[in-house]
Amino acid sequence: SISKDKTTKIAVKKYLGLRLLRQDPFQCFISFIVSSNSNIQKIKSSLEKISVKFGTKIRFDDQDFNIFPEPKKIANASIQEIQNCGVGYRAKFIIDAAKMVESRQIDFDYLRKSNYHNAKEMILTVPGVGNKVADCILLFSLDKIEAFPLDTWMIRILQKYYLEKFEIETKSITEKQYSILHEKIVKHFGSYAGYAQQFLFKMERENYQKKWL
DNA sequence: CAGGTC
DNA sequence: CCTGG
Repeated sequence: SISKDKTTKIAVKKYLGLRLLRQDPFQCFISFIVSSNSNIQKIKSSLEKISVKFGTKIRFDDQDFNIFPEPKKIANASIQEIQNCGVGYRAKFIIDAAKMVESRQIDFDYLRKSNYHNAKEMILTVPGVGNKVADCILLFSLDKIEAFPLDTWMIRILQKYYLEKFEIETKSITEKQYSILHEKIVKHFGSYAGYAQQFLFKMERENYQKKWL
């Protein structure tokens, strides 16, 4: 149902079978706070360090892994300990976010049952979580398929293929522009807009042939 | 500068 | 504004 135009038709046909993950909400929540204004390599390294330092070690298939820590582990950590994981100024955001989960101020079971707008409004109250990070959490762990994360890549893609439809003039967008743009996007792609985001993103990243994960 | 946010 | 590639 997202194949509303030539671009998405091509992308869907090319990557038929592409899926959205349903990640663990807490891990997703912290991971995307870590991701803000950063890059894949650094995000990976930070999350690995957090898991090694605070997570439970397990052995599977003759290999060692570190489970992503429970909220309590991060909530009780010191800023310095989290900062040592390479997250910089995000350390305080990460700890406070974990505390909000601990205190049920952020309740993922409730958010999963809630609609997109209510869930987003609630999750935006967390310091360190803005529009883009919120939409990632909603789309990748809380089944909010109409979420359409707008990062710099998506803005570029929309400017490239949908210039006349969405009329984006700037490289970065303000909070107001974000919500206005999201309305237009849902109007165009429908309530499964998040899938359109995945297909378009996948296609463009592959075109650029950049190292990815 | 990098898959933003305050 | 932290930090690493």
